[in-house]
Amino acid sequence: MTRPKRPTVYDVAREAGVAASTVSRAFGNPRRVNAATRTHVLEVAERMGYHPSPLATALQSGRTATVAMLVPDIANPHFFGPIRGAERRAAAAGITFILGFTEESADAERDQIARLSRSVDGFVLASSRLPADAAAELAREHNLVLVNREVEGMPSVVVDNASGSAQIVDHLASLGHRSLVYLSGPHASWLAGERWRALSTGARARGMAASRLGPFAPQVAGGGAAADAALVSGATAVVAHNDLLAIGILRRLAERGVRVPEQVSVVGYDDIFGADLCSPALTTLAGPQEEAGRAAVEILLTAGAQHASGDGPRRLVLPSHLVIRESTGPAPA
Amino acid sequence: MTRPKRPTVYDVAREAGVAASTVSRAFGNPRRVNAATRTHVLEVAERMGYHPSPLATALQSGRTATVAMLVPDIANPHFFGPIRGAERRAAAAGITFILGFTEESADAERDQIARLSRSVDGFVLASSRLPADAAAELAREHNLVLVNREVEGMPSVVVDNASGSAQIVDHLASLGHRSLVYLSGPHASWLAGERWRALSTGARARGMAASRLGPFAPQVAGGGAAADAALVSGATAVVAHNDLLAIGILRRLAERGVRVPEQVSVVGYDDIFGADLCSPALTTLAGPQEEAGRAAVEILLTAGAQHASGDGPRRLVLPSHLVIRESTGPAPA
DNA sequence: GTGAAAGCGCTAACAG
DNA sequence: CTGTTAGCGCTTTCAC
Repeated sequence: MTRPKRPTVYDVAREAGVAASTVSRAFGNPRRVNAATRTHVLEVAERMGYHPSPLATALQSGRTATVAMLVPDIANPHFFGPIRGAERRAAAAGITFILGFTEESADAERDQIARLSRSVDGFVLASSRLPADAAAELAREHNLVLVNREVEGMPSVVVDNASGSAQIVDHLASLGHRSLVYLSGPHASWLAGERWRALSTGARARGMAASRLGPFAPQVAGGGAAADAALVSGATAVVAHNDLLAIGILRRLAERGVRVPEQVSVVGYDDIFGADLCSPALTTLAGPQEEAGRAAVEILLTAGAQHASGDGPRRLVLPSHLVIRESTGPAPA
Repeated sequence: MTRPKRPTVYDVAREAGVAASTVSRAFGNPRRVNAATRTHVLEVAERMGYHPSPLATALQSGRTATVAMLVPDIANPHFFGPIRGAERRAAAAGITFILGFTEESADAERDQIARLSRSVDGFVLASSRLPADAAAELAREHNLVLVNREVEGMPSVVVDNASGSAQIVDHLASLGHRSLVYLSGPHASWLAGERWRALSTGARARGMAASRLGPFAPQVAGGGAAADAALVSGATAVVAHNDLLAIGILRRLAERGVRVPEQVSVVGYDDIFGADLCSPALTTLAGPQEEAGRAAVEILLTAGAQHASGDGPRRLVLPSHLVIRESTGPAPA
């Protein structure tokens, strides 16, 4: 591997018979250069194989043309959508995309932000585990956009959990269920709180009993304990914090000889890859997760304009819809 | 969001009563500074909240402390392992991790490499779609390490497909199958070639008939056409290019009322998330994918030492093993 | 519209 | 072991 010496603005300037600053403008400020000059400079640059150094540009201008996305755990297929959407949007804008995993830890999140802050223009925080005050604090010094998390004063894009949870309750009620139990995710999870709130509100409105158990690890492995606890509760419908947990519950139920949906109905959140593979196929709340990642980067890229407009931070709520498969059915008589 | 002015080497130098270069050394070349001086400088820096600018360091030194990983498609859970392993290894070394998706296109791969080459110290190419000569060509100017791909003269780490494919043939033979069909992945896929070679060699050694069909899209959606083609072939065992395709095949077979494994046995590759969820659960070749990603970054980070040692590029082959689930059974009588 | 000059924050010789 | 001196490649005033 040998790195050939690359041409600089000066090389191009000399060759094109202009000043280095003109070359710079030709690339970065097209309108501040005579069109003809610009074309000529670009031709020469092309011929010489010149490409601006992102590093030097960033050092001088302060703009890095890079965004970072921080995700709790890549092993959860749920994050595919947001990651992919964010990467695509960044790539489309010629923006470099940095990905970091935080292992479900708020500290790791903080560390990564600190470490990367000089190298990026902003961060997309997916399902951030940061406490609201810590997030708001960080938002003062960094450009942050939240995905599937909301914090007062910060821009965010979420898939609608309130309406989604209401859809779940409606579905269950229409099947004759009189009680449900929510098997909750981590305490630090904002989503868990949101979901429970909407679920219990909706249940009350329909005269259903609702209880919350947990926290459980939001992974397939967490399903054992969750299923056992759910059975004890006596509820005929269980709503799991996410599909991973729901799949784990399905397994445990099968092991214990409990039939789904005849004896118990099971619902998940996210509609991850695999939700329609398991048996019975999982009823779950789906949403435009890829779009959420895309929109987050979009907001990041237009952050300057937003601030200027004085509208306050943007908050996007994307519509969700319940996908009904085989894991939900009429309440047992 | 406001970026407070950050202290520079000069600020720290003044405060600590040393030269800027000493501050620089205290951080970058610990051994070239008196231990006491270093401690003092570090203390002052700490107190002032100084952190070196990665950009400036990179611009001056040429070392970016960043690696990029390029992956064909994030929608394929197979890549979770390598991505996660690579990210973790990078994070452990304090290296920034850039992730890019290439949408299964060799051109996109080339473009990304060109675009990022100034910003990173090297690339990990997962299941690269580049033709061997193009890859070798690029390797002359860039620091590249391949994952699940081998090219003469380039460092690589692969999960053992030869032995793995032999394990598959053995398993099938032991169940009494006399014929198998390989449902191949994309023509540009090196793995597809490797797998077919090993499969056909193994089959010949055992007196089994083996044929290859395809290419098929290595996704669940590709399973329809693949299953139909397999059925026509008359083989009692089908080996799919990867688990995604295998899962698609399982579905199509179920739709057509073909019982697995009673009438046909199905085997996949990769043991992705979901392989044990589907029904019947999939028999598939598993390997330490996360370790592969980890090792690739490891090689990248020690590339300098490797070159110096004159051993030639490192080639790691990680052991694979067949996970037998429910999709394979005795050949029909 | 274009050029000259002054750095962005850091490291790498080269002296001492 | 430490200080001095030049830049890395680019953008950005400020003149013209």
